[in-house]
Amino acid sequence: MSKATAGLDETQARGLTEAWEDFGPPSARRLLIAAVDAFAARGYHGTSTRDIADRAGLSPAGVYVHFASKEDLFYRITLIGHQQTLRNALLAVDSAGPDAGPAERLRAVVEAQTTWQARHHTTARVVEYDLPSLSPEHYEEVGALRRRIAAVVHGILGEGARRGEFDVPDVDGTTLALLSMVTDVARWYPSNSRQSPEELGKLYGDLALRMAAPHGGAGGAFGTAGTGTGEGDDDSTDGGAAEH
Amino acid sequence: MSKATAGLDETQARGLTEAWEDFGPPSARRLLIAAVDAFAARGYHGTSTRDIADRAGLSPAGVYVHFASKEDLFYRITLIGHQQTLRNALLAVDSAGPDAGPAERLRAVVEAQTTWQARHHTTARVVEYDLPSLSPEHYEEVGALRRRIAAVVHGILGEGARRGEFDVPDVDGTTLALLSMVTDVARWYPSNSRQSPEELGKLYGDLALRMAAPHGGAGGAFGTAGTGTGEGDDDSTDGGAAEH
DNA sequence: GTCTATACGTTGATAGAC
DNA sequence: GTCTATCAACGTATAGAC
Repeated sequence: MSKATAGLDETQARGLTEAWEDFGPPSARRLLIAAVDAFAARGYHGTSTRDIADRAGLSPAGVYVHFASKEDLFYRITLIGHQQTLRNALLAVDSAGPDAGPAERLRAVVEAQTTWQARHHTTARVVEYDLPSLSPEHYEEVGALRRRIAAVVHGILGEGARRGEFDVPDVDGTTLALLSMVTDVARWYPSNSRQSPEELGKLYGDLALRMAAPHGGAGGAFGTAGTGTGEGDDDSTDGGAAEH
Repeated sequence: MSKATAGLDETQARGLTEAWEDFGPPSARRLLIAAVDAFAARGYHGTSTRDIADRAGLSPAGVYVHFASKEDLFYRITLIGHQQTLRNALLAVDSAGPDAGPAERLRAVVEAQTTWQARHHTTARVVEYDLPSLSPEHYEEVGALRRRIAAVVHGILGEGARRGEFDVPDVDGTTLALLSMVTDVARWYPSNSRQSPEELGKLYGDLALRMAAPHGGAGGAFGTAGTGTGEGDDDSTDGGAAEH
């Protein structure tokens, strides 16, 4: 067990290392892993470059051999993290097969993204919750990746609605709600759940379909009170996929 | 417009001050509002006591007349914020009436909590996302309030399931998903939505009912398509994960 | 590439005048 | 209750030896 992962149990250490295994020289990689772990625990501003260097087994100055600044280190983490997440989403859609309809594709994406957030919850926490600490330029660059991820879900909901296979009166709003549900896993997992990432993924995939599927509707199964669903208003569907 | 709210547009300033209008002496209240605004923008560790004092129109030392420490200031914000959120949830359940069934109550709570998160998104962001910066004792105290909030939703889902009015195979998991959806509003609102807090609340209340209501079922029109891009590794955790 | 040493601004917090 | 002045610790980052 390296210094960078001291204090973590073996399974955890292996996973964190594997998530970043393609990254550069050993010392740089150790710094990156140490930084992910520290940022996840205390946030960007709550973590000092000394913390990171210590965890990686280097002196404070060692950081600057491999990264131009603390922000640069953070930026690389967020960029790679988002690229991996986007790839995960696109692979999930592909895995549903060329003939898959919106329902299968929605389930596939939500399940895969949820599983990802749970399995890589440490990385995901850094990547999801500290973005305003990036420089404006880097923030915008990462934002573009986030819009592409949102567009995957938005596109599936929109197509399902157009085809009449979904009942989604507000595609923009439902996209946001769905992404929120998935994103937020990184904030709490695994403290409130004993489910595996895969089990959680299945549950969330199921919930996503319920949110999009045709259902009882206004005055349906819940007749006793004003629980109608379609409020009559709605949105124009289109537009850009929401940023998330 | 006071110094504490300078630079905010009117709606934001109103939502921000509304939540804290009952708080003590004017200077203390100005400090609190200034702190909420600063913490929301840059996080607890990213905000200095000088930032806060400046925004409140006081010298750096002025903070310590009213609060024992930076952590104390943050603690009071999170405590009051959580108390208000819990009250909001309980009032929503009451407002559904004594004869309301699980469906009406679920809709009422989710709608009210979503509207609250959107209207008070600045306060909510501080209160939801920086909790690990609290001292262990204060973290536990706030955690107890969070568990009570979660219990409201959990209780409604459980009762609906027992009565057969809901189809919720995993009450714990669905509670988490529902709370995630609502909580996460504070992270992105209003940047990705032009909907009012009330409109967003209606949408989310509707989505919550869809998640809980009886539906086509696993063998129905939307067959299960197991997917996912599981790799098999895990990720570490070391910081205290947020309670939910 | 890594170290030791250090520059030098910022931080949370306190002392004491008014 | 608010200020000015101040402190010791810590922050990011650099210089230069090896």
